[in-house]
Amino acid sequence: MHNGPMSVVQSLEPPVVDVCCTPSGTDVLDAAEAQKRALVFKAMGDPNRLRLLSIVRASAGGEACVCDLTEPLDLGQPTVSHHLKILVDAGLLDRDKRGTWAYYSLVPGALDRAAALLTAP
Amino acid sequence: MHNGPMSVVQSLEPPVVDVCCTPSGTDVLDAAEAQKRALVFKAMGDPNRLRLLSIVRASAGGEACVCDLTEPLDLGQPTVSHHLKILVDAGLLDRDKRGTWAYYSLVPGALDRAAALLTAP
DNA sequence: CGGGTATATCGATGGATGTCAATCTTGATG
DNA sequence: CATCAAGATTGACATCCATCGATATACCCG
Repeated sequence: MHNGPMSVVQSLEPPVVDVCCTPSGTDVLDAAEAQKRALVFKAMGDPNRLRLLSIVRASAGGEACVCDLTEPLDLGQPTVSHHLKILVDAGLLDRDKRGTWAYYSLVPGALDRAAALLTAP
Repeated sequence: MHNGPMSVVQSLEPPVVDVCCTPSGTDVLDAAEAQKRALVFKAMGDPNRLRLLSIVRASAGGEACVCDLTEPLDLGQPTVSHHLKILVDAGLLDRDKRGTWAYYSLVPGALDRAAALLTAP
């Protein structure tokens, strides 16, 4: 076991106050919530997926079909479909299949909500 | 090859206007910038690392040492050190070694800058 | 109905990643 | 100096993940 820097043992330049380093459970992320949030950030933790989001956002009408996303990323169509699915599962993209084509668009406010997870606890 | 939904071939309910689905290179993330940003989000794409950030932020004095982070995460000390290194490399945490202990703190503004990457292109 | 096209899904594969046990490094203590 | 503690590093290992080729699924058109 260990007794941390708040202990008097081995006190060179210890915490100024006694309660220095105890997180004192204010609002620490519990494991479940952390898992949920990690899913969103993990979805954005891939360069190609970030570019997908960027292209969709920059597209006229706010939507783009897979055929328009495959070429600029220099990836195979199955790979692009795979990335899109991850972004949809993360709640960042919406999928709308019209006829043969599938149109992807940003979920309104999703990116802002993700950003809010960082600025506000 | 393919010719996309803007082509007249197979036009069932095609894009309303001709230039519908061309991203028309407004401000699409280039590969290099995407890679850089992905690094930050990948660092946040792990539940334990999100909890580390949360605990550090909630700690008195805005800093916490490894010994205070190992227990609440129920992870081995080497694993926690590993995660902390990733967060430092991503520019999210600062490391300050004082004596035997290493104190980690949020890099001021880092989370806000990361959030800004999402709201503003 | 048969051919063609856009997308999704499946299976495989190489590389990245999270975790631990063991060890190394460094600083404090007696 | 010898010892001990905190933390970093290393090596190993299992798992996950990005990617591709092949195939399946809709859907449209003639």
